Amino acid sequence: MTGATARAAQAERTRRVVLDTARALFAERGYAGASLQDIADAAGIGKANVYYYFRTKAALLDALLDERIAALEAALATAERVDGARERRELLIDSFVDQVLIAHRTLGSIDFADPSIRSQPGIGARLGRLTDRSAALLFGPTPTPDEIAGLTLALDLKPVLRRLTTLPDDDLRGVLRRLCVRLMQT
Amino acid sequence: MTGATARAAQAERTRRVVLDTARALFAERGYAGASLQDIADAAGIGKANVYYYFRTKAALLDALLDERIAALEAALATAERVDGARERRELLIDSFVDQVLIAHRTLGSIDFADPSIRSQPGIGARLGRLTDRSAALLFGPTPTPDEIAGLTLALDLKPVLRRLTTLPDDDLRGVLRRLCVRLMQT
DNA sequence: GTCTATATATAGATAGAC
DNA sequence: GTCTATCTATATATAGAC
Repeated sequence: MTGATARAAQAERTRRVVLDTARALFAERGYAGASLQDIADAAGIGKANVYYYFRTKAALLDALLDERIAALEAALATAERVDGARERRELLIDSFVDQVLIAHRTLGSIDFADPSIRSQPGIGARLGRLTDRSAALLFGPTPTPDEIAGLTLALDLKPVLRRLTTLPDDDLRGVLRRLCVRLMQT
Repeated sequence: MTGATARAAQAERTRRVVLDTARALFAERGYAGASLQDIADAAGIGKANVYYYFRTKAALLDALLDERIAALEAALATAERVDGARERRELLIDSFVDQVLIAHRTLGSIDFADPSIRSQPGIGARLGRLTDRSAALLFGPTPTPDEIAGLTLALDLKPVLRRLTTLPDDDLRGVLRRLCVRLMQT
C-alpha cells in the first residue's frame, strides 16, 4: 500500500503548511484581519483545499490554540513534578522561555491578546483556565492581585518579541528570563 | 444664531458618541472584528451618519489613536520638565497610571497590541516613535534591551486591566503602580 | 487530494432624499 | 445632520469535476 501511505503523508504535509501559514498571518494581521483566501494564497494552495482540512475558520483557530496550549501545558506538567515554590518557579520560567517563546520565535505564534481571538466563543474561558492553573502552581490556591497581574503579563510577551526582533536568540533568552523573574517575584 | 450653535452642539455630541462606541467595540472585538455597521447600531444611529463624521474606517481609528497618544504625550511632557531620573520616572508612572489607565478604565481604551491595528499603514511607526520617546526620557539615549522590554510591556497593560475588572479603583491603582515600578527599574 | 465555479452574506463606501 | 437605498468588493462556505 505505498500509494495510500504516500497520500497520507501528502495530506499531513498540506495540513502542516496550512497551520504554519495561518499562524504567521494571524500573528501578523490578527485573526479577523487575515482571510482564508490570504492563507490559501500564501500557502500556495486553493482555498477549497483549506476547507478540506478545516471545516471552518474557527476550527483552524482551534487547532492552532490546541498546539499552543499543549506546549504551555507541557511546561506546566514538568514544573508540577518539582517540589519547592522557588525551584518550581525557576523551572517553569526556563521551560516557558526556551520551549514556548524562543522555540517558536521565527515561526511566529498565535497571539492570545488578539481581541478578535479572545472574543471567539469559548476561547476566553479556555485561556482563563490556563492562567488560573499557572497561578495556582506558582502562587498557591489564592493568588494576590499583584501576582495575577504579573503572571498575566508574563503569559503574553508577544509585544516584547515584536520589539526585539533583531536581538540574537541567546541575548533574547536572557532578557526574557530576567523579565519573567521581575514579573513573577512579589 | 441659536439654531446654528444648537446644530454644532448636536454634531459634537454625535461625534463623541461615535468615538466612544467605536473605542469600546474595537477594544472588545478588535479593529478588524468590529464593523461600522456594528458601531452604528450600538451607537443608535445610521451607518451613513458615521461616514458623515469620519470619511473612512481608518480615519475613525486615527482619531481614537490621536486621543490616546495625546494623553500619553501629556504625561510625557509633564515628566520631561522634572530633573532627576528617579523623580522623573516616579512622576511618569503616577501620571500614566492615574490619567491614562485608571481614568479610561470603564470607558475602555484602544488596544495598541491589536494586530489588526498595528498592521495598519503608518500606525506601527507612530507607536514606535512614542515608545522611543518614552525610552529616551526614562533611560537616556541608548536604552538596553532589558529596559526596552520592560517599557514595552508597561505601555501595554491592557491584559491586566482585562483580568482585574472586579478590583476597586484604589486597589487597581496600587497594583498597576507596583507593576510599572517592577517593569521599569533595572 | 486538489481544483474551478458558485452561492450567500456582509464589509466599506457613496448617492441623494429629507 | 440624518436617513434609505444601493454599489462594489470580499468574506465564509459549498458543489462538483478531475
